Amino acid sequence: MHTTAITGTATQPFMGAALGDGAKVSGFAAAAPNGIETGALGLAGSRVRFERDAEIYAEGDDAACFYEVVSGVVRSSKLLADGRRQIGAFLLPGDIFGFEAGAEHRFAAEAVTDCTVMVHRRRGVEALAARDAGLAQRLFAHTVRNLERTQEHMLLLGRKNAAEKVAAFLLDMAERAPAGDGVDLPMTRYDIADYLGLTIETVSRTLSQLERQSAIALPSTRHIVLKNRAALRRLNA
Amino acid sequence: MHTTAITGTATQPFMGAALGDGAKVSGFAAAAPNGIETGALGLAGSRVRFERDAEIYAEGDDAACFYEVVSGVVRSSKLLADGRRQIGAFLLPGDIFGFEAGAEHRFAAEAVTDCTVMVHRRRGVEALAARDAGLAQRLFAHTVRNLERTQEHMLLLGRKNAAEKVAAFLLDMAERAPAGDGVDLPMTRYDIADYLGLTIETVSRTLSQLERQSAIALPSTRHIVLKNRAALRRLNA
DNA sequence: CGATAATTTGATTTTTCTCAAGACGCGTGG
DNA sequence: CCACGCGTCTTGAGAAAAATCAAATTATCG
Repeated sequence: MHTTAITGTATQPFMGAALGDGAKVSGFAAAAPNGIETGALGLAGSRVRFERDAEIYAEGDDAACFYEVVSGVVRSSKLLADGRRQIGAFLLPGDIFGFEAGAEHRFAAEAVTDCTVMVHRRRGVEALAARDAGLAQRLFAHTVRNLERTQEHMLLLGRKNAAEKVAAFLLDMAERAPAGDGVDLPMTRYDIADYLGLTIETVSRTLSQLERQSAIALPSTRHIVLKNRAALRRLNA
Repeated sequence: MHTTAITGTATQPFMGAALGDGAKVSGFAAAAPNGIETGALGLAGSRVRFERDAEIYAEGDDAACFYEVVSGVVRSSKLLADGRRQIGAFLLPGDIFGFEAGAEHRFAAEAVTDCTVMVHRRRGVEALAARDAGLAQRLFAHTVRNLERTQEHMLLLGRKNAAEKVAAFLLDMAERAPAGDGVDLPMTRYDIADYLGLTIETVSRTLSQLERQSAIALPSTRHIVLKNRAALRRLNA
């Protein structure tokens, strides 16, 4: 990447308190004074904050923990030797990330915006899942959802042109973070380009072209209005 | 696709006998007279044969069964509305495919070569996995391996050029179906192109170019000799 | 307000695709 | 055994898409 301003506290993957009292709560994090609370998995964990561009973990880091986005946006990415980067996913509140089969994180994870994540210790959860079939099922379901998203992303990367990629991206963001017809993009053009397998210039040109075609409006660089979803969906091949 | 010569018996996803006596056997299929036997998952299933290019299941088919390759090669693919195709994976003996979270198969599966697959009924296995933690674990592990492969594939599709894609493909095939330095490709250039997100012409040109650089030899179209793996790995970025 | 980073736009080059033709390989039937 | 036909593969030429290089513009933050 470019900037990687490491934030004060939460630089390391956080080895603090693990599973506390497992008060089951479905839905999102409920605040608790001591930093131990439960999230979307109905699983106790510790809340940690990361500043924009902070590394949550690096590729190859020990995968002792996995995470859940509470607020903000996280990107999961992988680098080639010469610095080319592929962003595998943008993670939004409720998304689980960093749960690995092996001992290491195979992607890096960084904060796209200032964000809060819930940290879960893998060992404890694995033991718990062995007894709690429901938890095991939810973990499995999350992994499968991940797989399905990745497969969809693969189709986009392999077989779509620039306009189709950008349209698919906008529709996906609009669906996942609903706010009427407006989409707030928390990430830079660099991030979008590395997510779509394009350059920033091509992303920018494609957005301008969609604007000229009145499919979208660009009131500001990070805020996009979907003026004609049908047109975008037609591009969505 | 183009040709889809449907074979005599095994055209439909096969609704026959499900789980029989679950004699645990690790390793590959052991022959049994009645067609019920156990495979890599240590799971009973029925052996079914498919001819080259036969459809094992279509995108959107009911996902009542999942499969394991016993012999031959299978491709898993997805189509865009206008016929563009992305091959998500080539499945080799021992690979599990078609295990879905939802009710439907999200990809199609077809036989690349004549092949034998083991069919497992999902319902039965889910019930079994609820009691057999080891089985649940193996299924989970397979899903995760799938995810990891898909993520690797994503990197290739998004950020690699034609030479890098072809080199990565050859090295992967050589590793998964080891036969010294020779690689037998069971699939057409069309299949390779749709796997790598290229056209057949670009695949062909790239192979010729690698041959001119003495990285490989092409004694016949479907047989490739890796003459210089280091060179290929250098391309593997 | 000024500095720096992010974004857009333009000109040009590179890569890959498309269209077209020819070569090869393989199975069938004479 | 050989010729024919058909699908597959290779190669070439030109077109299109996207990347690269470069500059101008806009946003952001102290």
